[in-house]
Amino acid sequence: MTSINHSKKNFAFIAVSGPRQGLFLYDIPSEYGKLKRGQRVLVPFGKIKKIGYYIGPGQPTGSYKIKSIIRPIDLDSYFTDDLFTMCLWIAEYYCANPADCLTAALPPLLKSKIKPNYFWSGSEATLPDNLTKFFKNGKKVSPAALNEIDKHEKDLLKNLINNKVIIEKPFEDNIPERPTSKIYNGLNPEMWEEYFRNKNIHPLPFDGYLKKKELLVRGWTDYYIKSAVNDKILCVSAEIRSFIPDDIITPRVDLDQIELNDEQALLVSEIFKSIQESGFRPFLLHGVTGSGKTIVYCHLAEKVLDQNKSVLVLTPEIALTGATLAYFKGFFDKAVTVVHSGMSDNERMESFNGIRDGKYKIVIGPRSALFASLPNLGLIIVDEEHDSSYKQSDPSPRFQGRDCAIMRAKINNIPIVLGSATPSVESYYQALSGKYKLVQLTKRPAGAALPTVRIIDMKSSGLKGDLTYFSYTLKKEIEIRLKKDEQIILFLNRRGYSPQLKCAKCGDVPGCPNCQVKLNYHRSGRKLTCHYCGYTTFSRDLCEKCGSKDFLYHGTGTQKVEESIPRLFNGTKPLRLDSDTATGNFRLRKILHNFSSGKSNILLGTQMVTKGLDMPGVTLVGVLSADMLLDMPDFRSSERTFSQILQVAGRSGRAEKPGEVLIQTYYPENDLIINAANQDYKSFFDKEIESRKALFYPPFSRLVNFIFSSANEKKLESDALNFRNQIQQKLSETNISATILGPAPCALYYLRNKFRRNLLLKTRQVMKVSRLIKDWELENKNFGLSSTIKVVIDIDPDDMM
DNA sequence: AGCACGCCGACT
DNA sequence: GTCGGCGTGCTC
Repeated sequence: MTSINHSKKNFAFIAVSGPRQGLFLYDIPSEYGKLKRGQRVLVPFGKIKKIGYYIGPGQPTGSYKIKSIIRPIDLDSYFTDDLFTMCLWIAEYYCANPADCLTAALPPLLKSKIKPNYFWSGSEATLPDNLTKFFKNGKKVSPAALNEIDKHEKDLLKNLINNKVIIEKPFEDNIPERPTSKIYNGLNPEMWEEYFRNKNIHPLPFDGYLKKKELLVRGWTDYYIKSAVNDKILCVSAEIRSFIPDDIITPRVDLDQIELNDEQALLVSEIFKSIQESGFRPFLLHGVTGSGKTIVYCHLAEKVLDQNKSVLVLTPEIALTGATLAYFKGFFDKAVTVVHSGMSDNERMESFNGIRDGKYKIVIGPRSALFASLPNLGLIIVDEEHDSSYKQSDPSPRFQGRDCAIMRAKINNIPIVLGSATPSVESYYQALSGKYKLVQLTKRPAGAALPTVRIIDMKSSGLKGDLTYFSYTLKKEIEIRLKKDEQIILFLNRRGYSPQLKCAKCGDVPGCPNCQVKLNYHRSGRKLTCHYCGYTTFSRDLCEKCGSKDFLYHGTGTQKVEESIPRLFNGTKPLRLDSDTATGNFRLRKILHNFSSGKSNILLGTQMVTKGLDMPGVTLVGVLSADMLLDMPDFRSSERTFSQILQVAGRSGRAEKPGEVLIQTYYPENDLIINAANQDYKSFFDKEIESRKALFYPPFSRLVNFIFSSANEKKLESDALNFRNQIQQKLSETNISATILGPAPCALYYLRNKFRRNLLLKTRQVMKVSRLIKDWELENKNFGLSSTIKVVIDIDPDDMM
């Protein structure tokens, strides 16, 4: 080893997915020239090949052998400088693998492990003799031919591509078909009775489009579908999965008629001034629900586009932010693209290329859109900045999208607007301390007033029996709205039907054999399911412990309330919106569509109904129980409860008709509930910030959570303790001040057949801690712990389950 | 993290 | 006898 002369070699760090410390030193043969930052290369890694990212030049430090890269994959880098810098910052700050952070910026088709494909094009005239036999115009270059090219000379492939003899199509043959399905709509409904008179099926005409499956449910058969299509009773069309959910977003066409009010106009000009000065500046836009934040965003974006710059808009889950999309589409039409999980790989690729080419000037999407490779970024907007979906907790990188957006704005030296009706305690604190500029929208435009809120004490006014979730007052108010054909949203913070199955005799509740949590009972299918690992079993007729056949169905979920509503309200069937009914974009959109088109006047749901819905027909919001989140062992539970109540209350009275909100609670005297009812953010904040300060929680500190897991509990316990002692010493040696809590069993202390402990650090110097962790792990594999112990590091965790 | 290799238990 | 399940170790 020592005899090798390294001086003429061109060493470079390549990021490879895998271990947390994912930079490896490779030799870049000189024939590949100078690689660009973020350019992908194929490298030998152990006994396999992997895709790596060129990071920059480096020198060997240890005595390991250094391999050469096999070849570059891309001819250029997909990463703009600012994006590359942000990805590496994320890797460092969140203790994540750099390759994983870079991969987050690529569309699925480029994440593939498969090599790019090459196609013959043009003429074979310039090919070396031994390769001419492989030439087939328009056809894929065979692996054998590639092998031959590789052997022939190192940069032959590159030359052939440059000379357009070969075209590189990265991963093209891996692109799946566009997902389409046949859908049917009914024609000539007036003829149906006659048409089906002498036939074996007698379906009713229907509105809109149904899939074949849905027709079969309605009594159709394959045969009759086919003949009805022939007889022009049904019409078939193919549905391509929608790029943007058109059915809930009709682009606003009335936008030029909407005038900004004084507040809004002032705000636009103030932020725009900062844009013109072109400097990093975070704004916190605190605007009451329905105050027209979106229209302010649009006017800002318009001014940024006028300067030939682009805009990045982050939102919580995209399907629930139809209103935001509708505004942007109305304003900017084809300059807007959306990035979301419902898109096919093809659509994502199109969007990715369009963004890079400058075809799209505005990108809207959830936290993954943070990585959009927009050139010439002029403004970032983070809507509903308090939303917990901005934090990715699994898999790594475990980043906070809002915080990273601030970093991206800083890197680009541009302003960023964080908007919310209930700002996170962290952001509001920064605004009060002057680090962010606080701007406010205090009124709803066009006469719409804030809803009136009443607190209802459930201790004295609950209905008897199993319907403990409706007070007489709420019941009466719902009846009044139903009579007037107005709409109602009911919010319940729990899902499922009677989540637990409890034996009436011995009180046993069946638990999950893997996770030591109680199983949830789902009446549809009489199944018991573990919500953490997915373990499912059928419920027994007899109690496993004592053999009794009587069970109590414990607790109340949306499904149980759903069933009780027709009984309470003259057969009115509610629409239910929770993660059971709204799996997949399509079903979710359908539920929202059904509600906005008045198929039902009651929408019942969990957290999902609290997010940015803009339903003008809603005049009453009922919070069935405000209490459930308050008992969670989490320092953010007050903040979450407050924000959920305020947000759901904000769904009421968004148009001309006044809105009302009823909050049912067993703690009517609780400050948090009172502040939420008064929609008094400032009082909530003042109280909350005191307790954060007293307990040294964010924003006064930042948290670093270490989660250890292992099948061996003894070893886990001793190794976690060992880790604590070591990090304590390292922290004091490096003069980093931090408070250490634990190790303690996690809230879910047994999950997926592993025991779990966590160790919590509170510190003001997270970056220093991250570097300490990195150095420690580089010199000591797995921090010197047994290799059976898995260590997960979560910086700025959102919850500590 | 993800893969390969190796050790052991079940089954043809 | 061999197939494949999971536990362990390593990657420039």
